[in-house]
Amino acid sequence: MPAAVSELTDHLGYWLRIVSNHVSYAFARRLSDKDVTVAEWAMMRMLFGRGPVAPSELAMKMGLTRGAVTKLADRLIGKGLAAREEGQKDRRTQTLRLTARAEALVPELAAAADQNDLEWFGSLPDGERRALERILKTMAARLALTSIPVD
Amino acid sequence: MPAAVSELTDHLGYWLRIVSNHVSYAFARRLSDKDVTVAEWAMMRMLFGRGPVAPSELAMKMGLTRGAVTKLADRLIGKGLAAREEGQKDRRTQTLRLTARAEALVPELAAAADQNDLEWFGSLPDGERRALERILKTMAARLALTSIPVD
DNA sequence: TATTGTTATACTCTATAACTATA
DNA sequence: TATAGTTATAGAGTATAACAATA
Repeated sequence: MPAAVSELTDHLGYWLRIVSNHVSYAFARRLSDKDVTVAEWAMMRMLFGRGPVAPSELAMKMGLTRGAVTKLADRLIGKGLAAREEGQKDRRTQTLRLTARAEALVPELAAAADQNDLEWFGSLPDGERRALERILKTMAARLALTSIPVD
Repeated sequence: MPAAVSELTDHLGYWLRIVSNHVSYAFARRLSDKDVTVAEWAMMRMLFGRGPVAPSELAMKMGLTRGAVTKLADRLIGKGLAAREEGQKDRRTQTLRLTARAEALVPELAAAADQNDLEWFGSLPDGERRALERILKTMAARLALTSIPVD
């Protein structure tokens, strides 16, 4: 007896994607008030409160290729939110840092992220929210091992 | 006393996005063996085992604009996986259907989706998997109401 | 006028690969 | 040769807006 052809909704991956997309989209709309994208926020938060950081470090920590980091950094620089500087010792290296304006903006963006989380997860019963957090973090830990090395 | 600036990892939305992206990416890699993308799979599954379907119906059910449906359909047609036909009564309407090759392919893609789900969620304890499913479906139901109407 | 679908355009996100400068 | 970063190119995914045909 042949198994039935499974439907989209038969997969947890489907529900995960649907919910994640909506939550991220809602967050993107909040950020767009400040003319910042989700990827830009992520990079800005990585740079916040730190000195100059090498693009290669960002690539590693954000799971992006170096090319992607360059492009994202270009956009931040174009918006006056980041600056590029030459490395001192090794002249191949560059560093990225936030501008003063960006340093002032990050707390607002963080507040937007807090609000978004509250909007989407705030009404979950405490037990469920904790369960969700535990499951996601467990899975994230596992996929950090499995993950295909970028670049 | 000012609240600390929250970090990326302080948000459930962050973990949701990380995990969802990895699961979807892994699925995309499976599908790419068959030269199909995740969005194409979703549309194919919507069309599978059905007669001709109007693009507008697909747009509604998939949460896409009509323009996005046209573009996705164009790609399926280009790959020989779907066909476009004129509507009968109302001559403004078009319909989409799968080709025979696509009908034969969908069960393979469904099996790939099953495998992917098994790989990523199969090792969760039963209770956790059920909890995750329940939480995601509850959230999905809620956002179906909240969701910004497309188009 | 309203509706169905397509087309044109644009932008984000991401990758791969070639290239430059330096080590 | 190897490494850090940039540049060039490409493609998925999605949107908005203008348009054509039809109702």
